[in-house]
Amino acid sequence: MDLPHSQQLKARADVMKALGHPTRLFMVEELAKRELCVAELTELVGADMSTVSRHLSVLKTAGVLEDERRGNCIYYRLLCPCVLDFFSCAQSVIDSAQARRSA
Amino acid sequence: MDLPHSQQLKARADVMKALGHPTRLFMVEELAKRELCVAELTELVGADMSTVSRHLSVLKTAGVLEDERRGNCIYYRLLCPCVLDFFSCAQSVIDSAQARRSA
DNA sequence: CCCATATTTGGCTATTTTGCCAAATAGCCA
DNA sequence: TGGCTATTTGGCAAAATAGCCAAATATGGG
Repeated sequence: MDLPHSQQLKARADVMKALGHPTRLFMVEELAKRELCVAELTELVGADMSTVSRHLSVLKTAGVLEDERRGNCIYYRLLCPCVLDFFSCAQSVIDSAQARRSA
Repeated sequence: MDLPHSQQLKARADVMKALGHPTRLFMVEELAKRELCVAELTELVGADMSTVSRHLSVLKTAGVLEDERRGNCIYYRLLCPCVLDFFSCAQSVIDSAQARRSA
């Protein structure tokens, strides 16, 4: 299975995959409003801090977030706000599937 | 870990997740150009037909594709062209990550 | 330098995903 | 009906993912 442009396809798929988890989606939504440190995100998400840290790492590796240490904390920031457009599109996919099911 | 709006978050994450695989991304790109049947996609992808069929099922369940039987074949079609916007955004995520790494 | 705080990483288990083969299914046509 | 073609599904093994705890790391302040 050697797809054409497989390098680029994989990189793009990794971005999508990084967003393909409820917790990570939630974190991105929150980070779209304002930057947050790991402790703040942990509080919002309600999971173990190590789990949150790993999710952040996935998003950062995919290129969606960047981090910056300030004082004792590490703040995460959304890099490409265009990912927010994913949300409305994903919602329209869901809505039209719903409509089709009821039809 | 009981996220706010978790129902909706999960549905959206499932759409992203469906796109979060190189083969599925490739199939969606091809289906954006024209509808294709399973055999044609299998030829393009170069994997087992059963594998392609399962990928198609993931995309259909997520609401990204719909299928229609015509004659002996089943044709798949892209439902929400807005998912194509994902690609350019994902690419810009990759590009800016690349730029940052070189900086 | 030592301590406290914030974050990441190692290690583990449970769950999910992937991909193939083989078998089952579905619709078409003689 | 019976066979043919296209597609899906069952079943399995390998790989990837998720989440927790505990331990390691890093930084800032006394």
